[in-house]
Amino acid sequence: MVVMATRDVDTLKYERVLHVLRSRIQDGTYPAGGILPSQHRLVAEFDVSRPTVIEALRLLRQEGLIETQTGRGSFVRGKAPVLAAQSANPGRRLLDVSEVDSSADLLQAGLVVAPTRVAVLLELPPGTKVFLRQYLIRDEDGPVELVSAWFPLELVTGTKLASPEPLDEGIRRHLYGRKRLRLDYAVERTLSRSAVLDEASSLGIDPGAPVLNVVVTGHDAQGKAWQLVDAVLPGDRHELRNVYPLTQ
Amino acid sequence: MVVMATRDVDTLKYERVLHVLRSRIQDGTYPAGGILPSQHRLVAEFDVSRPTVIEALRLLRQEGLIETQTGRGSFVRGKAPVLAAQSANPGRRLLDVSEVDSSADLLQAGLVVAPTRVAVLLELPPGTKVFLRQYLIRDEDGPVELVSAWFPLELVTGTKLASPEPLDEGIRRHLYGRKRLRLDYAVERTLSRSAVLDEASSLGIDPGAPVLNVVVTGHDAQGKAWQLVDAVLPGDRHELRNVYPLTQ
DNA sequence: CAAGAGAACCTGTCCTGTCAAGTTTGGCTA
DNA sequence: TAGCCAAACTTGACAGGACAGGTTCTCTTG
Repeated sequence: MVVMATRDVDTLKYERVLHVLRSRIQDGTYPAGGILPSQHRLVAEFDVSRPTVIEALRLLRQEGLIETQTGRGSFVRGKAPVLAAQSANPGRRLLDVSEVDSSADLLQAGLVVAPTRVAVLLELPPGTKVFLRQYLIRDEDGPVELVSAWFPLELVTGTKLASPEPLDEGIRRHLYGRKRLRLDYAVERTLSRSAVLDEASSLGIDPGAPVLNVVVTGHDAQGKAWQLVDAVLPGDRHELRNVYPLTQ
Repeated sequence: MVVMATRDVDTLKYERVLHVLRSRIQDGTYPAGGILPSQHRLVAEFDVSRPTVIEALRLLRQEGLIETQTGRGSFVRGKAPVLAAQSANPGRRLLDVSEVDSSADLLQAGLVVAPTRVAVLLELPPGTKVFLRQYLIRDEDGPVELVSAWFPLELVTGTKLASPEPLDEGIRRHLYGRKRLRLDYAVERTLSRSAVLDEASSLGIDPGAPVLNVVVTGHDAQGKAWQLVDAVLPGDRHELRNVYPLTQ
């Protein structure tokens, strides 16, 4: 019966409610452990329908900012967990390294015979040649991470992967743009092992020192692995940290 | 006294739709890459309203089983990633160890002076005594994981934590039942280091061998840490694995 | 024959309502 | 005073509809 107001993408109603509520949680208007106004009150305040309020609350819940109990209300949780999905999967970042924004030195970019572990994970016959891009990431204290990205040869033709220059966009984006390759899921393996010689010299640690090794493979919808990224971190100086809400 | 009208989960309409669609995806009725019937058709088939269908599809999307594009439809994704939340946080399991269901031997349960790292993470003065429960988890090949759970003393009084017998329920559940303590979020740290002597002898590895160390702290809504669980895994024989969907 | 207009689908957003079920509170009763 | 109970809250699950805007296919037109 009523003509809607202009509905811009930026002015989605549940987005507006979500944004205001999130701000109030973060600035302490609704303190940790405190209760939010009831859905009914929020409907009145924002002049939207209850489903819209419910949608905003659902998203806050998904972000881990609130917790709601039937018959009681929604309560502010203790800590704002930063984008759980992001930090929970350190390897996602690896699959998408854009080499420009971090202080990374390209160590090598070229063809090599695949080491056994790489061949196995990429499902290639032993001894197959693959393309390797390897770089070293530093922070103010020196080298902190040795990253190796491995690709099957068929993926390299027609892309800039073989170029010795840094890519100006993320690897995944580049592959989609050039080859219409769309990665569907990732498998991430975390293990502890001793540094081999060249790792030790690159990272400036003792050979044999314990390192944290994160190995991520990117797969298409059919399950084929197209990309393998291997990150080596000095074990005693760096740790992976992850904060997430505990739901009952 | 009250008649519990058991509105079990199976009678919820969106649960029914969800379950049927999930089955069809898993048995290949809707193959990977294929398209699902439109919301309109699902409304007709299941005789529910569109919001109900939308809710089921939202959950499938959240599980990583489908992906939907505006104006086109919902498509089946490549691989069913098993409960990403669970596998992404190996430490969540640790906070909730129920010592009965796994083959775990209780090594010790008693008061000890907190090691520096433990005192720091539990925000206690150095030298404070804390309670330690330590056990060893085995599989068919022998010991695979050395787990230490540390608690501030104030938490132990009035609970069964001090008892040398295995708990018959999860630790978190036990703490909530006895002390109304409700953990709100967890911080998980993963690092690689060398095994110390007693770890090595418990796990049957060489002293100094690389081990994977997962340290999880459980915090209440105010940010106070109440529980610290430390798992040590032999680095060369075990890896943490995690599968998750790659959303664009 | 190629390009463009439009119809027919599709999902996303948002509305007004309805009923069920859990929680809290205050007043009444034994 | 202690305990029960009903009213008044709360959230949860649905229905059925409306419109906006993206995508695809077909049919008409230059």
